[in-house]
Amino acid sequence: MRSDAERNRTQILDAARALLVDDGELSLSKVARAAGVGQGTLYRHFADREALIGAVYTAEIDDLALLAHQMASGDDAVAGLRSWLARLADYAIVKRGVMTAVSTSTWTDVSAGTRGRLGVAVTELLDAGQDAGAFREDVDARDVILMTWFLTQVTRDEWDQRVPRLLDVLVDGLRPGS
Amino acid sequence: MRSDAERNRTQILDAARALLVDDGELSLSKVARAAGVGQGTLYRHFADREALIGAVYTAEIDDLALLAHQMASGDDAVAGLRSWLARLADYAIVKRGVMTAVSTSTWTDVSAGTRGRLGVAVTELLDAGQDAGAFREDVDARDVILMTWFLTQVTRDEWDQRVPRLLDVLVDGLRPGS
DNA sequence: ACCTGAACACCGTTCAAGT
DNA sequence: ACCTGAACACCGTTCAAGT
Repeated sequence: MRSDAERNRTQILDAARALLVDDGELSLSKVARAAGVGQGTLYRHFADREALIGAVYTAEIDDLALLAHQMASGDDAVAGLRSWLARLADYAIVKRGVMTAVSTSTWTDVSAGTRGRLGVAVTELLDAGQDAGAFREDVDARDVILMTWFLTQVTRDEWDQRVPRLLDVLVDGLRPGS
Repeated sequence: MRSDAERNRTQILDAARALLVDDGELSLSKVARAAGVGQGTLYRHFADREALIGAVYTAEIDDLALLAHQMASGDDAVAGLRSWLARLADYAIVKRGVMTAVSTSTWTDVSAGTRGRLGVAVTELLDAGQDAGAFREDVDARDVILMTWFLTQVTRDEWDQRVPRLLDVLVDGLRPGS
């Protein structure tokens, strides 16, 4: 990688991160402009918007994967999943767009059923709970992530009042039988 | 309402409906073009995209509100909500964009807590269940709708395999105590 | 009253030409 | 090998001018 390419890449990522934080939207033109880079350069580094968002949130994805992995070896899978979801929610409120990255890193190719880094870690966490009889046997990692998609619709002012309750509803729903 | 205005309105709605069904997206320019109408005319009839989507799905919203009302007077609130959610899901897979209309018709103004037609009906259904001790006391209509947002992320090929299970997870999660 | 369509300020994406 | 920026085909929104 040439040094100018390296520099451009990080400038693009910084610009994208900044725009995501305070705009919530991600105009690729704006990113290129803010990064001081030609339009084509952006496309050379990132195939599409999803790839860019994914790259912006690598650190967060790694955090979440590590945490899921740790929770999988704890003795209370339900509490583990609940904590993990709380962390996910923390990211979701601050880092807008992170759900896209989380989603693709869980199930990279839906039709093929291909799991990404995060998918493997969440599966681990879920499996641990299922072995202990704490979760229904028929749910998978993508189910869990799908059910967290409501986070993208919750507004800031109702967040504290709603999100903890809804995460409880979700975790309760994942429990077996009844 | 002048007769040409009336005709334009229905042509816009027809065009929008058609585009939503087979594109899934709703370009306002395309709508105007397909309706054979000037750009300004579209804006005269519908303030913004949300208003247009809402108008397209009035019939569906009415159906859902009526059904919720009927279910509210049934004797099994849990089964009632489950059926209602199944109907919602049916709309969500065919009529893309309907979740937007459902959402705004449930909670028209989040910060003010203003409920729309559908909000009233779903509240009724929820209240009936809460009185019977079938649902947690602390959830409201917006909670339920928020939790159904995952429907917008499910692809067609995984739909049958995933959605029924996820609706069960949701309904289970809404039950009290545990 | 209502409609039209040009005008404005934006997009995403591509690709020849440059270094 | 990588970058630039013009070019293309689109957007959403507004508003003078028309009927």
